[in-house]
Amino acid sequence: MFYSVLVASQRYHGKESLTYISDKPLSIGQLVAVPMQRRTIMGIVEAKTSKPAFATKNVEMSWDFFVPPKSLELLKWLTIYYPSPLGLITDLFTPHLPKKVPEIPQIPISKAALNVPPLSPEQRAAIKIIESCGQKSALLHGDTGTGKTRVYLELTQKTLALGKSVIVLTPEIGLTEPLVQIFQQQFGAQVIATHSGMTPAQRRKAWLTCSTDERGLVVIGPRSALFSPLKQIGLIIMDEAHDAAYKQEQAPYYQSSRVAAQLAHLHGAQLVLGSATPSIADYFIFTQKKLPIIRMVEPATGLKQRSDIKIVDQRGRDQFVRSPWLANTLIDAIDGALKKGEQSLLFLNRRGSARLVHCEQCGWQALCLHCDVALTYHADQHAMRCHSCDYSGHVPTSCPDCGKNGLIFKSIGTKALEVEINRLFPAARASRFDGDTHKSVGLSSQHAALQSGEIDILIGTQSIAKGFDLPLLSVVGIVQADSGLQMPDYTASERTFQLISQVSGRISRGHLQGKLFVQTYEPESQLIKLALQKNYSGFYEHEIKQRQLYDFPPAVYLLKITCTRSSRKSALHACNKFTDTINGLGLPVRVEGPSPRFIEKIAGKYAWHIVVKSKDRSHLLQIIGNLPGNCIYDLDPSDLL
DNA sequence: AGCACGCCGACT
DNA sequence: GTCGGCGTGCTC
Repeated sequence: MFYSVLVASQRYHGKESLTYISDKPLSIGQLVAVPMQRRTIMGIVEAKTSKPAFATKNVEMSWDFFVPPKSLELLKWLTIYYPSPLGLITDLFTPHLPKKVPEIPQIPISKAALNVPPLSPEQRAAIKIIESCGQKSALLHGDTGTGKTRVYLELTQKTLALGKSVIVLTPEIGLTEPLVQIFQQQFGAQVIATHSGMTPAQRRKAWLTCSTDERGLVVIGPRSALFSPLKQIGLIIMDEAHDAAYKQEQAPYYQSSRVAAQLAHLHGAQLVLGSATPSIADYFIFTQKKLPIIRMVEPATGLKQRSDIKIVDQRGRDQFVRSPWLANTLIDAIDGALKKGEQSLLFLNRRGSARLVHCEQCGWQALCLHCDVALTYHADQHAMRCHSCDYSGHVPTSCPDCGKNGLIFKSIGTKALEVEINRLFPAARASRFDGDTHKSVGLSSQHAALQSGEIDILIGTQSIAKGFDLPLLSVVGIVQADSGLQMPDYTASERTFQLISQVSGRISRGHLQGKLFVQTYEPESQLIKLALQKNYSGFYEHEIKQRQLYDFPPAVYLLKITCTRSSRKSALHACNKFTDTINGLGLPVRVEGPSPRFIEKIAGKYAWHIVVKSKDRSHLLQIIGNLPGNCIYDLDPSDLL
């Protein structure tokens, strides 16, 4: 008997499923092991077929485990919506190849321990709206501390009662564990985690638990949790739905919210996006489609923390006598916290450590005339350049705004800041906490040290802005609040707004009366003010106009095509060839670039890209269909860096 | 992806 | 001449 099999392999870049022969009858969705290019890989039976013209290899093994029909439908949808090599898409849906036949895990029947706080009126109202809109998606726009998690628990409870499963998405692994614990307290062993930090055996066990379950489960994890083999899903929750980590940055480049929406649609399930600062694109879609946007502003605990916010003007250099990076008042506050045994947190935008052109005296920054995006500094040519449209210009000798000679080309990084802290506070226990340390070192050990107060001063990027509670926290400093704004990308404002909102939320959720210091070269910046006032709609109204004016999403769809070659010349040449191909199709699209990638040279290779803009996403799909197989493209990219 | 094959420019 | 970058096609 012949079967077409979807092969799960990073190595298989074909577009079609492959045909194998089997002496045992197989069913659609069944997991099999098949040989390909002298390896054994995992596959999913797609269909029974007739004998092909070419020679076929044997199915080596089959298991009585199945990818459910709805997941197969999602797989098919992905191949069309986010065209990518079939092997990579299939790989999302399959467990790793086991060495021996795995046992079916038994889930103990567990009773729910209902020791949650009562619902606040606002939470109750939110649940009522979400329930009343049936299968429509809902956007839960709730400020930090308003108890969105409590709403998730309630909705989960009701879904489980119907015998259906729930998927709870978190942006990253580090945020998965705390949420798993909260849900396990409530729903016991019905709650399972799945993420790439688990061992292959653990992940396989989670997969099998999902695929054999009949009663309904709660699966919690990052974006990959969407591909759990659950037969019947009633609810999908996306926590911190605005987070950039929901975009997969390797092939297949998918946006989790789109996949989640499609999965919910296939199951007739409901999708709930939760965020204090919804993404511009999500907010736009919900407004357009008239879907419910539920606002929550009341602190769930009833305690209103007054936070003390100080904006420090970084242009006033007399404020920076003791350190070029930390204001005198901030240093005093950290010192005060140290003496009381309280913690301080210094927040730095990693993405801001770029080479950009700005004036230390007045805060002026070089922006592209066409894209309104920050220009980057190229030392080799002493030129400033736009990474979006490749405009390039001479660096002025003095600031065009204030006329002084204060132009600088970079900002501080976390390492340098740690050195600075050790110099200023030699007796304090300082610790750096950024994306990298966080992944390699076990998060929990650092976590424990933080919460027990073994660390006095915490220095970090994005990752410390979200999640866990710090009971001893009393001082928060944003070292350069506008640094994210300087990123040469159209999402710079949005990400900065989210970050400042998050960091300031950090202090207001604290247990101590906290002080927040916001250092910036642009103390007048409307965006920083809006973020500190939690004025989301003010920000949204402004930003959506900008996007429409400069032709960025959600006003248009984007396709980013990257060419990586061993010389700048050949990378540019390849880009130009693609531009010609695209223009030759005669579609109503705009091709921008070629321009160098933000980090142009990586591992000795030069990367350039072109960006295609269109009002119609199908035009971009058509372009992808006409591109040669060997180029890298990202449809709906989350940035243009 | 990796590996085959074939093409074309740039060096001893 | 031929060496190597790179485009193209293939994987059952």
